Amino acid sequence: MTVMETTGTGTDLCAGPPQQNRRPDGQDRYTISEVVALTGLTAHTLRWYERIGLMPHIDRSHTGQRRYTNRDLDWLDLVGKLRLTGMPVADMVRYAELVRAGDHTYGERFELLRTTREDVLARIDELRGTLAVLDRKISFYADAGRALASEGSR
Amino acid sequence: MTVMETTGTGTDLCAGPPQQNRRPDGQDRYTISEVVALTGLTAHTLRWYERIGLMPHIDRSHTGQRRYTNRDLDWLDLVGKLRLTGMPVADMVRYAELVRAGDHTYGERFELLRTTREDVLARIDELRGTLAVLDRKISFYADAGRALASEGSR
DNA sequence: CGCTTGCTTGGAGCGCACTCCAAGGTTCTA
DNA sequence: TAGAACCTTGGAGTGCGCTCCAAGCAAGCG
Repeated sequence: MTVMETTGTGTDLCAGPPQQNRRPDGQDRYTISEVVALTGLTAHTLRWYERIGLMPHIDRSHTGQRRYTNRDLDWLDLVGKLRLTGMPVADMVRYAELVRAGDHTYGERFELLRTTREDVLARIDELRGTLAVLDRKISFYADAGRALASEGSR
Repeated sequence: MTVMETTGTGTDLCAGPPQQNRRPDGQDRYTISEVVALTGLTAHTLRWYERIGLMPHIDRSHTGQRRYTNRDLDWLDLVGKLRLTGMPVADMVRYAELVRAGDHTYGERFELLRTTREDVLARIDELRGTLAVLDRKISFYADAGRALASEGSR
């Protein structure tokens, strides 16, 4: 038995919310500029992601141009989320390698995600701390502003 | 009238929680390595902060060595917090310039902090979004792990 | 056909935030 | 008073994550 995900061959997608602006599977051969429009990444970045192994090798047209699939877009969505967590690109490449390596890396992927989750929680806490400091200073300046204003109106 | 903060001359500190490991005001002349120990920054970074205008000009011993004050440490604490928010160094320098420029920049400082606060809130929300994705994937892998384990024990 | 627009590649360049270096002066401890 | 440990400076170097360039092929259109 192999644990099933979406359609089987070595991705790692456990179906998030369905994405907008996509073509149905079967007609999903997007040019790089379409992917730029859908993801907000630049074409440079998309090619770079492929070069460094963060993307699987993308399918090509008969003339060698990239044709991205819905599956590729799903992967890019995940990469986008991981990037938002602040995960270094090198770690995402590591994760991509694990996905390519097959089912026996599930444990390692799990660990990597769990660690990332912990990091995110810690970061949120850190930000809450800074928020407290900001609020203290902001209310100081608000008071100072009022004091100066009332002085101005005297 | 001048709106009072701690002791008057052009800082911007509205007294957070009192800091540990400090000497009382009056004997507060810390060497750079003491500040390294207190802040976790490197000496390189402290000198660099000064060069780029993120610190006021630090007081010197009669031979030209830096002697930091409690006030300087307070400022470094704030800088540390702002850095945690992800604020670019250039923006912090701008804030430092406003502080040096005097009381008439209160409004601008207020705005800068308010914007930063909004950014932090947005970032926290963003992180919560990634947390949802991570949790979904993590539970997927947990299930997959259990499935493989039960298969292995059969 | 000519023109525009889009795509390809390897490799160089950039902005940020440090990080380190060399060469020399200072301060502390035994 | 010797030696270790620490401090000074301007400038160069580093690692990350892109970002851009040049030169050339390809596709669509009047």
